[in-house]
Amino acid sequence: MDSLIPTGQVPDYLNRLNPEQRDAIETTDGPLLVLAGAGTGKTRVLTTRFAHILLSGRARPNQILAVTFTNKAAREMRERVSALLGESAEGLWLGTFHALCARMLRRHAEYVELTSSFTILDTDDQLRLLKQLLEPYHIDPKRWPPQAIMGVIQRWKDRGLMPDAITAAEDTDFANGRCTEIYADYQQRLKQINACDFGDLMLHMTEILRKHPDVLAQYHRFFRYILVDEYQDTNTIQYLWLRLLAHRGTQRANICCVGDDDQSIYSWRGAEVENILRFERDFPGAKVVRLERNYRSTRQILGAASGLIAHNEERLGKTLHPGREDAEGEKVRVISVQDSDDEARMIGTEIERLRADGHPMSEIAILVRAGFQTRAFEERLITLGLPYRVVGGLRFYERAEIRDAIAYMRVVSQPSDDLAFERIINVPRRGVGTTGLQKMHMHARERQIPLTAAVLEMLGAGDIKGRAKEQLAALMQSIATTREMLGREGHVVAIDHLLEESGYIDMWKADKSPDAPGRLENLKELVRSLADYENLGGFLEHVALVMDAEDRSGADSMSIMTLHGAKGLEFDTVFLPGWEEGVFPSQRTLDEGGLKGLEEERRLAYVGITRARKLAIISHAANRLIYGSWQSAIPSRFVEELPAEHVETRGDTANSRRTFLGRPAVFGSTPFPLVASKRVHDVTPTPARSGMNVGVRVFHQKFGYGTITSVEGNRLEVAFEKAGPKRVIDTFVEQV
DNA sequence: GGAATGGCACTTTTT
DNA sequence: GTGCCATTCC
Repeated sequence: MDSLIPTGQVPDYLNRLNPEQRDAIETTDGPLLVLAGAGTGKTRVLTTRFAHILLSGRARPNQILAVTFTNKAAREMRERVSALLGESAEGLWLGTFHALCARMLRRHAEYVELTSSFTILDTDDQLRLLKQLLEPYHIDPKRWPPQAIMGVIQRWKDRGLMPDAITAAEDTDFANGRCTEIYADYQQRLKQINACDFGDLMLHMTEILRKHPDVLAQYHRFFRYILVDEYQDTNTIQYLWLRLLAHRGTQRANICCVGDDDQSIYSWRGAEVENILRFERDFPGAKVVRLERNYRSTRQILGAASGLIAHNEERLGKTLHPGREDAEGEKVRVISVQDSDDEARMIGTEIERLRADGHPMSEIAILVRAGFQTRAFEERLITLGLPYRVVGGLRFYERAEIRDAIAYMRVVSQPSDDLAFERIINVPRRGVGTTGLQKMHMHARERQIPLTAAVLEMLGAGDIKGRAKEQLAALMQSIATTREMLGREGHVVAIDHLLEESGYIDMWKADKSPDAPGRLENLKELVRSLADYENLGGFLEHVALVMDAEDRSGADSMSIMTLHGAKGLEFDTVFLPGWEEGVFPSQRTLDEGGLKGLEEERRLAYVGITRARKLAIISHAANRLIYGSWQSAIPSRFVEELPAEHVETRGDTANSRRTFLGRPAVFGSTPFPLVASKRVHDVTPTPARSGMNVGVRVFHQKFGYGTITSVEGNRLEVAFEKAGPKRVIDTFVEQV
């Protein structure tokens, strides 16, 4: 393992870095935390560090463990590492937490009573399994939705807690304190069907490393260096897993974690910001490198974002400086509009203008807080004929036909996969209903065999009658034939045969609905993609772990996505609509998460602004159509927190935060506690505008003409001729 | 066993 | 306003 770098020479890839980045890369040994602000070259540091460790002869490719959160990040890192090394980066221990754990767990599955061919369940399967098992509990699904119970279990798994570790105090809120029992049952069922959910991949593997020192020692010998991306997003179990692997007896832990506490936006799914805040205590002697030179955004954007995030208390502290001298840029625009339609219109117009000025559409994004907000913009962009795509909608592997087809494959590959079998047993219709299925379940339980075996036995004994008899026999036959074909003719041919023979393809061919042809097309694509894998097992592993199919719409279109979805991306121009109290920050987060929730929302706002390279346009509307009814809204507190010197305000000045503060909250039941203590008191109630009296005829931009029926300060109730009775703010109507 | 109707609830999302 | 569920009816 000699160094490939000539002595006394600084390799080219290091010369292209700034001093902090270089420090982060050349500090190869010992624990290192790289606090990388938005746009400071985080990925570059990670990938260069990876290459540097190899090229300087410190480790061989398979002695580095590199962990990411998303497949996308893993893919990107793999590509960039192989570009730096000038060779393909195959066979590396580089992947997502879950993919790496799955790979390890397949080797040691027997320690947790699984076989190495265990199935990885998706969210759908998990929920179905839980629902089945919930039946005897007689828990009212309205009061305790299975999803919520699943959530409780998942959070426990995120924290590394097995059923026996759950204390009574921990389990009181949900389902009358029976969640522990349910959790234990659920784990039992998973074992029976030889399956893991995503949480189990981490949980089981950590358990094995903890209980089997020989296994742990083996990985310690193996992994000399550990690299972790997005460390602020790790949950407790991921942290425990990393710590086990990193602490190699008396040797110093060569672990390098890269992250940004200001971009921690996933606490609601178990991420613990504390992990990054605690790093120096967890890994004594740790060095911390701050990357604060931002090469992405203008000085104005950085100023606005920094000013906003400074309102958070719990931070490691870090300030972004512009990395380029020339990057003054335009101030962040804050635009107030009357209502959500105006907002969509305004953004549409701005985008048309940008397009006319020759800006590429792919460099424009609209970033929203929640999925439901995308529709208004889609409609507007369709009207204007502007190309767009909604990122993060239904993904390929989430479509019903794809899941069905995969379920067929799973049954072939794993006869004990009851969940998959259940999904397909009556798709297409084979005359099996709830009662029939129940009988099969009973039989399977009595004989302690999988569902497929139970069906075979019942068919043999003549226990299945009517239409179902022949149809099920045919299904079992196609499955058996497919298994034979796998070895002989390869998995592509075999699966193609299965989908035809089982009647699944015919089902869609017979379907008259307009989306049926598209579904058939998707199925063809799926079968085609099988060829990319060596065998069926490899393919199934891929779909279980890599649920993101790559988006290959190459058209020059703009993006609409959630703020969460935009993390890690950048655009020249970013629109940030819906900055209103209740929407953003989300009322629910405030209700549930209090100050911590608010800080996370603020980080989300920070993530949003820092996505912009050249221009960020924030907007808020006074009236918003939510679930079919109009609600008035006050501008987000984040608007006010933006430092004035980096902001340019446009639009209706009456529609400022000040105008609204005397009024009660419109979202949820809780008033805004933080606002109340700080700011509400110094605002006098807005007096009514003169001339706004009952009986006066007025015009409203959105609702048209109407007559005032009541006046309360600046709030009017108006009977509109077309839109009916509405409550409006007086500044939004004109006397006619 | 399967379609039709009514009620409710409605962030964020990866693996 | 919409979509998902559960119940009901054929």
